[in-house]
Amino acid sequence: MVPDGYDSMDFANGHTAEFPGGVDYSLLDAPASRITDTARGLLGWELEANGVRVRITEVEAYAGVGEDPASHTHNGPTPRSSVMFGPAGVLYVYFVFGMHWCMNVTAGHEGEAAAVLLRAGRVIGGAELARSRRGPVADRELGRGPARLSVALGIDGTANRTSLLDGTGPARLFPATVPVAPESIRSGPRVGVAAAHDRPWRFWVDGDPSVSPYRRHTPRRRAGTAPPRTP
DNA sequence: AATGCGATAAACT
DNA sequence: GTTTATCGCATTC
Repeated sequence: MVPDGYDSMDFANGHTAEFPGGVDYSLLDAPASRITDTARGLLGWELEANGVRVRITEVEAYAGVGEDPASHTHNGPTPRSSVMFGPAGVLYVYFVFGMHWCMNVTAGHEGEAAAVLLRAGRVIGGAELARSRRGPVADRELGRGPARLSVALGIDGTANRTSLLDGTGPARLFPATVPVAPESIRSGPRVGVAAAHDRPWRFWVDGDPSVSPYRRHTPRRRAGTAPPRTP
């Protein structure tokens, strides 16, 4: 593990000074306009939280105001999404569908809206702990999907807005120890997203069993609408 | 293997 | 009032 007690870093301003253990986190600090490079580059990075360590195998990019309709920041900052406008390397954890938590890594310079959704990871440490949280599932299923990944890592809303870099929060992010071969990276439309379906902002490691299956966005009938007709 | 559906709560308009 | 960056189970091919 990495020791605690690092000084603050001028990270959000683009200065890569005094990173924990001399680690280079400049990938996260790239401009928001290069969010897809940051997302792609995060494949293979390792994330450790609450006794479980994973290798990131699937991510999605979200960024911008008025340019990415699928981003929580599309209409400007809100109480929930303002963290995406802050410094890079912070957890953005949000609650969806009344039951699931999803984890994002903030990116870009302070004042820019950018984050990378962590969609899947292969458990490389603490598998028994992950299993105790996920129930009796195959190992490849432990972190297969964003909500499952959060459960495996023991992350929920209490981890929102904590640092992933300096050890002050429950989760820490580390560059890849085994780099992902660039030719094994694939991209495609984001999962479950209605807007910008033509934008290939999902990236994954081809062939890794922990990558989640693609699911198209499914429109849902509005409450109060007439029930389906019976032929 | 692929598709469909409902659970269930909060953010946002 | 509407939407939702999901999952697990059921149904159908």
